[in-house]
Amino acid sequence: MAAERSGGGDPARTLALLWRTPPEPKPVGRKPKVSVDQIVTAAIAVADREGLDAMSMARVAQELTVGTMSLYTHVPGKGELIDLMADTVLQERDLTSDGTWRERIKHYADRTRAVYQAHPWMRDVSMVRPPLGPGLMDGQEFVLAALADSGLEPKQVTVAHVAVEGFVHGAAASEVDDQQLAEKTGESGDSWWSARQVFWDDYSDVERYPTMTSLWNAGAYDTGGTLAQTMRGSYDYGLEKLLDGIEGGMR
Amino acid sequence: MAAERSGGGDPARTLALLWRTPPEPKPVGRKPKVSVDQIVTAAIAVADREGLDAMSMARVAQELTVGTMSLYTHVPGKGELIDLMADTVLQERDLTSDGTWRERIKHYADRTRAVYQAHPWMRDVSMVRPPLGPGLMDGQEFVLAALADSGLEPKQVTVAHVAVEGFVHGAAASEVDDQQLAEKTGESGDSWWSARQVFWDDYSDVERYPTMTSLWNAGAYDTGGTLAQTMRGSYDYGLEKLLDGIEGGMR
DNA sequence: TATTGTTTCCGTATGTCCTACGGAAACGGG
DNA sequence: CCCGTTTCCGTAGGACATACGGAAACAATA
Repeated sequence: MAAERSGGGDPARTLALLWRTPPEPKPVGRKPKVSVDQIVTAAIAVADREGLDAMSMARVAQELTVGTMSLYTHVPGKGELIDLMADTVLQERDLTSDGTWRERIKHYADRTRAVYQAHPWMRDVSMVRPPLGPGLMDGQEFVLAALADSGLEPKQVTVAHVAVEGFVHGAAASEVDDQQLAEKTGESGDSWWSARQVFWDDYSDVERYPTMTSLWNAGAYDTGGTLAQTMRGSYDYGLEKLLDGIEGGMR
Repeated sequence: MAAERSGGGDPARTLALLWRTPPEPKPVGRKPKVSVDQIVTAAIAVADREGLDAMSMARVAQELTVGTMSLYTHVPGKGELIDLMADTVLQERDLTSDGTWRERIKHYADRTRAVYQAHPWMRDVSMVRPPLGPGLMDGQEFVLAALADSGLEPKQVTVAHVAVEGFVHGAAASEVDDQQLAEKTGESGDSWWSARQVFWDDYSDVERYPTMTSLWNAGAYDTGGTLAQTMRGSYDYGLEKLLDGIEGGMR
C-alpha cells in the first residue's frame, strides 16, 4: 500500500544504476544469469499485467527463473527497482516536437499521459522525490525549454513548471487510477458507480444538495459516454485552462 | 503498497456505515467493547502518527486493547475502514463561506489542503471511486454551487468541477507527499535533495540540459525558502491560473 | 437461579511480503 | 588442480489481512 518509493539507499549507487554507468566488466568470477536490464524489463512486465502490488521480488525472480535473492546482487532493493522501472517507462516518451510553446507542452502532456495509460502502476509512484534518471530529466528539460520560450521570467518559469508538472502527472494518475482499480477488483468504474446508484435513492437530499439535484435535472450528467471519456475530456479542459491562465498572466 | 481503497464490499453496507444509519439498538446479546466511531478515531490516530502503512488491523486493535478479529464485527474490512477514515477527515473542512465564486473555491482549496496537511495519509487514498459519505458529498455540493454561480453552463460546470477537484486533491497530495516520505524515511525533503547534489556534478550535461543550466545560472532556483514553501507557492499559483482560465473561457 | 437465544470477542491458521545472512557453486588465471 | 572473485540462492524472522468457529457475555424468560 501507500506511496511506493526508494530513496533510502546510497544516492551514488542509485544514480549509477539509473544512468547505467558502465558496470566495469569483471573478467573473473561467476557469470551473471541476469542483467539489470532484464530485471527491470521483467518487473515492468509483471506490474503492467498485475499491478505494482503483484510486483514482488519473488514474482520477478520467478519470471526470470532465478532465485529471489539473486536479484539483490544486481539491485539494492525493491525501492530502487521501482525507481528504475519508472525512469525506464518515462523514456518511452518521444519528446521531439516543434511548434509553439503551448503545442510543445500539450505534446509533453500527451506523451506522459500515454506512459501512464500503458503503465497504470505509475499512479503509485511518487514524483516528489523522483528518480533522477534520463527519462525524468529529459522531460524536465523539455518542459522548461517550452516555458522559457513563452516569455516568462526565469523565476516564473520554475513556478509554472511545478504547476504544469503537477497537473500533468496528477491528471494522468487519476485518469489511470480507474483502470488500475478495475483490473485489481475486476469491476469497471462504470459498473462501480451504477452499483452505487442506491445512494441517490437512500441518502441524497434535495435540501442538502440543491445544486447537485438541479444539475442532474438539467441533464448536465448525461454525458453520453463512458467514465473514461469523461475523465479524458476534463484532462484536456483543465490543461487548456491552466495554460490560458499562464499565458494571460504574462502581460 | 499501491492505491488503498475499498469498494469491493456490499455498497449498501458501506453507505450505511458512512452515513451512520442508526445501528438499531440491540437489546440482547453481549455488549460491544468498541464502537465504529472508536475504531475510526483510533485508525486515524495511528495513520496520522505512523502513516497508512502502519495502520494495520492488528495495530488499531492494539490501540483499543481489543483482539484483532473483534474489529471485523463492526467493520467489513480494511478497505471500508479507510473509506470511513477518509470521509471523517473530509468532514473537518468547515465549508461555510460567502464571497464571490472564486473566493469560495479558494476557501474550499484551503480547507481541503488543511485536511491533507493534518492527515498526510490522504495521499494514498484514491478519490476516483470516493467514499460517498457526508464529508465528500458536502464538498462536492459546495464546489458545484460556486461554479454554478459563476455563470457557466450546466455541462461546463460538471467538466470544470472535475478539473478543479482533480487539481485541488492532486496538488494537496503532492504537497503532502513530501512530509509523508519524511516521516516514513526519517529524511526531510530538503536533505534528500541536497544528498543528490552529486547528480549535477556527475551526470548533468550542459549540452543535454541547456535550459536547466541557464535557469540555474540565472538564479531561478535561489528560492530562499524551504521545499515546502516552494511547493505551497506553486499550489497557489496553479489554482489561480486555472481559475483565470475558467473565468476567461466564459466570455 | 437456570436456561436459551443472540451478539460480540478473539485464537488459530494460511498464504503472502521483504531482506539479512552465509554457504555453495561457477568461473578465469596461475 | 587450486585460489581469489563473483554470483547464486535456501533458510529464517517478523510483518500483513482475514476465514473459520468456538468461547464468553448479556437480556429475557422460565
